[in-house]
Order: sequence, then structure tokens, then C-alpha cells
Amino acid sequence: MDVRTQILTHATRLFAEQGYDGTSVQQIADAVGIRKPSLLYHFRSKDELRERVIAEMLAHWNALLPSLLLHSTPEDRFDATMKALSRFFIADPDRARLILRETLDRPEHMRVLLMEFVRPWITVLAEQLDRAKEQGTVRPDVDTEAYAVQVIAMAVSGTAVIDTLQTILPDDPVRGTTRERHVRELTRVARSSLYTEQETEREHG
Amino acid sequence: MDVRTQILTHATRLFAEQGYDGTSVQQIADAVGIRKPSLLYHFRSKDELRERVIAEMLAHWNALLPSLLLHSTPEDRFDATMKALSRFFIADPDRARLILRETLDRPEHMRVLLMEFVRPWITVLAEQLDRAKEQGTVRPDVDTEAYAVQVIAMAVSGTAVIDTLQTILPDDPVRGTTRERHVRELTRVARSSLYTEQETEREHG
DNA sequence: CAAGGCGCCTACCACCTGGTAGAGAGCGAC
DNA sequence: GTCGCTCTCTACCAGGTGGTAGGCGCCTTG
Repeated sequence: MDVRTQILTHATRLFAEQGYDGTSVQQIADAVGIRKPSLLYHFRSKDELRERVIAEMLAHWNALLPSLLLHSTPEDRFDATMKALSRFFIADPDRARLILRETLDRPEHMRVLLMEFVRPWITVLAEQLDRAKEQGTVRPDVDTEAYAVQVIAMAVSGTAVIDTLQTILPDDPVRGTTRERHVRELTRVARSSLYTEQETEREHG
Repeated sequence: MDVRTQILTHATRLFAEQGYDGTSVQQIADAVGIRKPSLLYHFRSKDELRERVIAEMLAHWNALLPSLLLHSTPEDRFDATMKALSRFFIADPDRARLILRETLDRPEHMRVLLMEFVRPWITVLAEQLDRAKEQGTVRPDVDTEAYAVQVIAMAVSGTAVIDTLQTILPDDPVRGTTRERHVRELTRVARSSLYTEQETEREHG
């Protein structure tokens, strides 16, 4: 792995764990095993590094999402998208933490990013849900746009903090680990608040 | 308002907006209108100030929550608690941001706080829901503990980031403002995923 | 064999950080 | 009065911050 990629990897982890202000260039350089000026040779400034870290993550996002919407049939498209979304963040919780931190630290910047990378998907999802609503599979009182935003926000923030919730949502011999319980309940809440009762029963057999 | 309180107020706001590492003692002192050593006369260190800020917020929490559970009848206790929870954070979104930041920055510390200040309420809520489940008003497939945690997490993280979501969940002449849409959908999701269909219809008239 | 660019280094910079020392102003108690 | 206490201040500190200057080895290209 080339140095530039190593820097991005370690910077991503450290920014996610400690935040941008809580992480020094020195720390990142130490993690990579180079001197500070060497790092600043690859990235002009700490700020550029941060932008690159976020861009890197959004590139993954952009590479993953479209294929998922194209490879699924219209019927299970929503479920497939929801699952993919969860998997994207659970696969690397640093992504969720990074997004959450950027939202808190630079809300104006995040608005721009959301507009470009998230808004289109919200629109697509909401349109699908509106069609399903007309067919009677989705509850009539759903604000489809707000619902889509809600569910994505739940997935992101949930993934970011799940490990800390261990103490208040302990592992259970019957119900499984904290993570399992959380994901299962998230899925249940998302589904049962979306579909009409008939649809839910039909799908569950 | 005495100086100590002023310091706490400004520190709360600044920590919530910029994070602990992103805020300098100098900045807080400037906001209050005193010199840095004067601030450090009232709080031995920046770290103690942070602890006091959090303690202050948890004191509010502790003063508010019990009265709400005692003054409501068993029937609407859950709804009342949920509403109170939302109001607590919406009244001052800095609280939600502070909690979220502390969870990201010092997860181990947050675990301790959650155990002391949140776990008891989760237990109480879960017990109520379990009783309601036996009576058939709550869906049988709900993991009541996980559900309670989920809803609280939704309220906290939702409030913390709602203003930034403006771009992807715009104000709507029919559906209302971003905030209204978000809160309404949050409530709808929480309710409709909890109660059995009969119960929902009965309550809605 | 140069020439030159790339990548990494040491040494250094101004600036800011959290925190301390100690002086002095104001004020109530004896 | 003068003691002692509370509170705020100026002046200062060591250490860390992001970032720069410039040299040195290495590899590729003529």
C-alpha cells in the first residue's frame, strides 16, 4: 500500500475516533511511521487531508449505492437499499462516526455534501414509497421523504454509537448481542412503521 | 447571573458547537468577558469545566424526568415520557449535541453516565411495555428494551442534527417545516411500530 | 555520465495551548 | 486600622500546534 493511501487510512481512523481537532498531524505521521513534513508533502495542509478523507469515503458510497439500486428488482428495491445502507456503515463504523462528527463540526459543509450525495437517493426512495402507497402496500399517513431521512439518520447515528450502548442494552442469552438486538429492532421499527398491516402479514408468510 | 454560572452557560454552548478540543479556555473567557486565569480560578482545569458542564445538564435531566413519570397515569405514561424526552432536547439542542459529542469523544465515560442516568429509565419503560404487551396493546415481537433505547437514541441524534438536514428535508407548504416534519415522522414511526393495529385505531378514534 | 524530479528527512518558525505565580483591589470581621 | 478572604488581574511558562526551508539520497530520463 502506497504512503498516500496509508495516510488516508490512519487519518480516517483517528479523525473518527478522536475528531479533527483532537487529532494532530504528528499523531497521524507517527501511526504511518513517517515524519510530519513527509505527510505534509502528500497533503498540503491538515485541512486538505480532512477533505480528502471525506471525499474518499463518499467515493466508496458513490461506487456502492448505484449498483445496488440497479441490481435489485423494483419490489425489493427499498429493502435492498436499506440493507445495503446498514451494511455500508456496519462494515466500517468509522464512516458513521466521521459523518456524525462532520455534521456537528461543520454543519454548513455537511449541508452541501448531503445535497450532492444524499438528496438524490432520498428523492428516489420517496418516489418508490409514494408509488407503493398508491398500491396500498405502504401506510397512507407516511411522510415518505421524512421517513427516508429518518431511517438513514437512524442507521448512521445508531452505527456510530452502538458500542457505547452496551451498558444500557446488554447482551442477552435469548435475544443475542447488543449489536444484533439493535439492528433487529431498527429493522423491525423501520418495516412495521412503513408497511400496511396486510402487507406485513403477507411478507412474513 | 454570577460568573460561575455565566462560564458554565458559555462553555456549554461552545462545547456543543465546536467540541471540547475545538474550544479553547481563552475563547470561553472572551465570551464571558473575563481573563483566562479568572476562569481557571473558578474551575481548576478545562477538564473539570467539561465535567461540570455535563453534570449541570444531567442535573436538569434528573430534576425533570421523575416528576413526569409520577404525574402521569399509567395509561399515557409512555407517551408522556416520550414527549418529555423530545421536549427536553428540543428546548435546548445543545444538550443533544453535547451528549453525542461526549459519546464519540469519551465512550468509556459515557458508558458510566448512561448506566447511572439512563439505564433505570430504560428498565422502567421496558417493564411498562412488557405489561402492555401481555394485555395485547403492544406488538408481541417488540424487544422492549431495545425499542426504548432505539427511540431515545433517535430523539437525541435527531435533535442534534436536525438543522443540518434542512437541505435534504426541505420546508414544505403542506407538510410544514423541516423540524415539524421530522418530529411528526419520528412520533409516527415510534407509535406505529410499537402498538398493535387495533390499539392504534382505537387511540386515533 | 549528468540532470532533474520525487520523496523523505532535520531543523526551525511563529503562534497558541492549558496552566501557574504572585500582586493588588475590595470588603467584611475583629 | 488591619487582618484575612475572595476575586480578578498582568506576566509568564513549557510544551505542542500547523506549517516552511532547504538539504540529501535515489531513481528515471536524456
